[in-house]
Amino acid sequence: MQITLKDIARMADVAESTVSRALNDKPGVGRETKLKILKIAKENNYRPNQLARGLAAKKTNMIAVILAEMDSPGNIEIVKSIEKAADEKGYQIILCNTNNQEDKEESYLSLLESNQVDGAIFIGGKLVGSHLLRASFSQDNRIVLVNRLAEENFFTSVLTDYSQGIYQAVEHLVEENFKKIALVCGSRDDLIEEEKISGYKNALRDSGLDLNQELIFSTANDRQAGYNVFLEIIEGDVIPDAFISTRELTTIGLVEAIKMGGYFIPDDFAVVGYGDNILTSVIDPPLTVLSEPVEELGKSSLEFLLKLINDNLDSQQIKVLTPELIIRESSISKYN
Amino acid sequence: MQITLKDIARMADVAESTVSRALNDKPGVGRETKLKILKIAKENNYRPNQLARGLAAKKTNMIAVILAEMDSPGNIEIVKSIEKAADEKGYQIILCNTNNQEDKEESYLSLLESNQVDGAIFIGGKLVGSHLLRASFSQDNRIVLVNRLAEENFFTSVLTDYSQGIYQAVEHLVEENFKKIALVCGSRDDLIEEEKISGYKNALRDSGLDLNQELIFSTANDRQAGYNVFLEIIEGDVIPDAFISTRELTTIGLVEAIKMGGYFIPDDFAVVGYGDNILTSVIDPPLTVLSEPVEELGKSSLEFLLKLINDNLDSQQIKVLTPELIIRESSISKYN
DNA sequence: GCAATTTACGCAAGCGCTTGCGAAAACTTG
DNA sequence: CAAGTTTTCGCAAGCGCTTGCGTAAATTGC
Repeated sequence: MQITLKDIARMADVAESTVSRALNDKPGVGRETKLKILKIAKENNYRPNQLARGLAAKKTNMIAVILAEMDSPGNIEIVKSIEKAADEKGYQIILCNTNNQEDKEESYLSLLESNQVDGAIFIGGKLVGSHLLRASFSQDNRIVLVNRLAEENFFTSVLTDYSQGIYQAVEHLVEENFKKIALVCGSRDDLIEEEKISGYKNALRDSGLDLNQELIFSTANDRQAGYNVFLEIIEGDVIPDAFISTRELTTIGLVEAIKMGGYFIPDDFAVVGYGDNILTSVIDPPLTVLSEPVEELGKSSLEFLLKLINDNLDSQQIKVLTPELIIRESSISKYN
Repeated sequence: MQITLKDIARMADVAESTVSRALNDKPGVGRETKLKILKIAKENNYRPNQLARGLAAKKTNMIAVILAEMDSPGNIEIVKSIEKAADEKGYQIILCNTNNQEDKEESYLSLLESNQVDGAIFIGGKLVGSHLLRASFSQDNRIVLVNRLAEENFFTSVLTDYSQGIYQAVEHLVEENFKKIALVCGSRDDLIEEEKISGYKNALRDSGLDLNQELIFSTANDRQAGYNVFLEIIEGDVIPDAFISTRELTTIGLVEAIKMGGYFIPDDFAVVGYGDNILTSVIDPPLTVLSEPVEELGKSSLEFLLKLINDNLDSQQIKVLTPELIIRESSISKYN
């Protein structure tokens, strides 16, 4: 049997309440007694039952990080950053992977609703809406969204400015003399994808290039999808000379397909990928990428969340971070 | 305020105990009443407080998965497999990343000790021993180790047979006519690394090759370490013609260093890497790898754990799985 | 050295749930 | 239809902790 508060109290010959206060560093317990209690607790390797503690105090010091996809190196970096920040503040994170399944998202949300965690951070994923919304008003929305646009400005969010990022990418490609720039993004019912498209359109306009709807593609974020989209593209009516591929895994597949087709990067097709990670840097040729401020995304999201939790803020806040364009071989025109 | 069991009981005009039994599908509640209770609970979107439930029932249906490194794609795959299996059994996992820090490992162990989780699976990482051991006898060791060798056969474990894997790799390289095969592994105070070395030695012996201690290298598992080890190697006395690199990230760095040095794979150096994942397949040239049975590792570890938890088994079990050699360009001799 | 403060501690209720046990109600059976 | 059996349900204790409140002890001030 586990050793409990009561046991410690008996050993120290004080009341349970005193032990509790001593252990939690709360006022109202004398220096002597406190030391004695701490000593006994340590000697007996006492571990408070966090369930009981959470139940009584209505606070668990755990937060849920709900991840749409674990395969994405960028997301993993965000998680690591959150974890680091949480650790410093005395919070533990519990990581939940939804694999882009909406029902799992809902089921993980019940961690919040059933008080197992003090708050939740959602990383990526589509906005499904209904259940999130519901949760948000049933609870006092201790929820932060990372890289996910909500329909209403309902949730505190930390966002990467994809629009701005894509804009930069187009600009860069135009400077390198590419003229037919294709955009490969995710599902169009995802608001964040519309953001990308809007940046793309703006940049084309400002560069005096024509917009061709046929050069905008939507795919899933996996390797095969990236591969397939290229096959589709080269059989299409209008062949691009450059790609902006905005999702990590898709980009990998796309590059493979290009090479497999006997084409060269950047000679035949320039490529701008997404995410400054080991994948995009290892692939041949090294990819020019839009680099997400992963560290900052994680840190800020945690800070926001703690503010929501502790200060009981109910006003929502939004922070927008700009990605950085990291230029490598894959987008440098040979004929420049 | 959250709606509670008591509320439901009042609304249904029955006792709390009846509601509890109805909700948990336990016998002793009439069909009529049960239906009524379920209906009311659903209508009110009732969510049991899992803390209270865990406290009372001494069971949380959550298990901790404690991960030594999140950067490793292989580990991520194992986690996903565990998660899938857990989901089917009605368990939720909470993922804890230690970043190879022993103290974090200990702190996460307290999730177990403080009853927040019903069991824990450790993936990878060194055996530190002391605290794990301590935990194991304080609790009735509801712990499963994946790819981690314990000093005593104390814990239920699921292991990849590295020795056997490396043996295969050497054999393959020998067939391809490589004669000076270097082994790049992790820290030698890790028992599992000794396993690798033992497989390496056996294979050399059986192939009639001389063992040269200078061809065994230990490094951290990151890209830079892999890079550095190659620099070190080519300045050494004895230059290998092939590498078996047993850790994912190290392998990437090693390959980069080889290419950066102006050498060719496999012409100048053959490479056998570790882990059949996107990284090793995307790199140029595609790497021959030892492929871990990630799916199976995850699945079995969960099964073992549930057996420990539910059947209260105290006997430890060990399952050993053999990695598969996937042959790609990086180890095919041109002169064969 | 005695009243007024302050500090240290214990009491007990309560967090939301589970579960053993006993009583009432609903069924059997001959 | 009475006695026995089974089913349905409520009572109450308890899981291990926190916390408001009240009182006793220690401290201060003059």
